Amino acid sequence: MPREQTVRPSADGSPTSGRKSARTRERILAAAAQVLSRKGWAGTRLVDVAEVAEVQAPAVYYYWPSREDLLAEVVTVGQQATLEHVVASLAALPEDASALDRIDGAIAAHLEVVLRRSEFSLAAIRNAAQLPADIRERQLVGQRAYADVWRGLVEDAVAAGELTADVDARAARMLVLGALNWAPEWWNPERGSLEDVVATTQHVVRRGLSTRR
Amino acid sequence: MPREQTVRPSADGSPTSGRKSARTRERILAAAAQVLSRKGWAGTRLVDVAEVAEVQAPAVYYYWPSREDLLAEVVTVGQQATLEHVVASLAALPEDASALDRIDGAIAAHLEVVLRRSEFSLAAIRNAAQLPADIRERQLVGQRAYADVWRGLVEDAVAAGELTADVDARAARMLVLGALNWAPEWWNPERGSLEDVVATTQHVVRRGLSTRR
DNA sequence: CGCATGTTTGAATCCACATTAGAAGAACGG
DNA sequence: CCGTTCTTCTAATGTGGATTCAAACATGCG
Repeated sequence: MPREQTVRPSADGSPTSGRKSARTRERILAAAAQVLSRKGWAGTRLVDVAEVAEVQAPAVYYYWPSREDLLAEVVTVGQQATLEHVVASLAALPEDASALDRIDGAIAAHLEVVLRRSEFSLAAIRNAAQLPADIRERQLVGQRAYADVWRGLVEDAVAAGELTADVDARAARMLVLGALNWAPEWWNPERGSLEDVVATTQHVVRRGLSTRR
Repeated sequence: MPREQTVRPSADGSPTSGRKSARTRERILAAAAQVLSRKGWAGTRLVDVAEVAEVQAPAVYYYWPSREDLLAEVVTVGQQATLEHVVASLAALPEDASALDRIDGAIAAHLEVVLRRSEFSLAAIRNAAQLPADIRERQLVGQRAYADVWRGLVEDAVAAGELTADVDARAARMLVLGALNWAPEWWNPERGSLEDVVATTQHVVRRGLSTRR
């Protein structure tokens, strides 16, 4: 078993920091995220993960007790990555940002994480519906936490009168999140810059939800 | 092997029409759609499908040469169901419907098919990214055909000046489709009527894309 | 009724994985 | 350098699940 040791959370998360063992672990985890996001929960074979991680399949068991634990961690990390990046981005906004500006910020952050930063997040999103019951339950907790962030954003905007109150807030929120979560299915870095997608999305959402033109 | 016979396409698709053998086939196919939409491509076991269809697993092989063929058919049917329902709904609109009205119609039709009418369509949507390469290729053809319908809708609306030309049409289109395709992940008949979701979606999209208020 | 063809099944086969076990390789402190 | 501990591998093991097969069951037609 890997020695329990305080691994400095390596701000960049790059697989070149920390001791070798920790790096292998990261490599496997990242490989699992990649495969999971493409092949789905049941379709993710340890052999494939291992191949991507440049390791033999049994190496996985040095770090995780089972395949399921590995995949579950991918999902957890994916959820946290999204939540944390969005929250951090919001925190970085100027104090006087309007409620709509904050929504713009959240849109940008969500798209960044899902499209560029993290296959983990993509793996978590795409597989939510396919998780085994017990894992799904834990997943729902994280999902609710994230939903709360957005609920707050929307409520604030409504309260500030910046956002139309004449549509069901939950539905509107989910429509937006749907548009965001679906982006990985069609966006391709070759066809257009991430910045453009972000701008378009902000534009459309703003018009779709805001009170003024 | 099942006798090749002209099966009247049973307008309603209910499993109570046609000869018994054909009904069994339908039952298995529908069961496969249900399981596929929940468990993903690799997670769909014939035993589960068979159980839902109230049949033993080997019965599948009387109708399809392999599990893969069965699942592939589910995807094809799902795509066609969506395309056909949307096209039919558009055709049913009054001649003088505006371009934006037609988009409203397409939104309603797409949501209906995905949320109520067909687990097939849901199975096709959720698994697109997980299909084995060869099947995925065929799938892309159908997907393109459907995308063309929407491209047409959007182009018409832009041409008619009813839709803002200041955003990337492709991105806008995909954002909308994303919002629609994501609906099954959160919509629950208990929490609100389908009609409400449709109305909200139409409202938000209209505002998000149209030129006038 | 009774055969012929269509349909479904239970039991057997077979293979692709996850997982285990034990040995071989690194790294590292003395 | 040398032993000890950490890390990874190769070679089994075991199981789940797709597929095959031949027998049982239905159905319809003479």
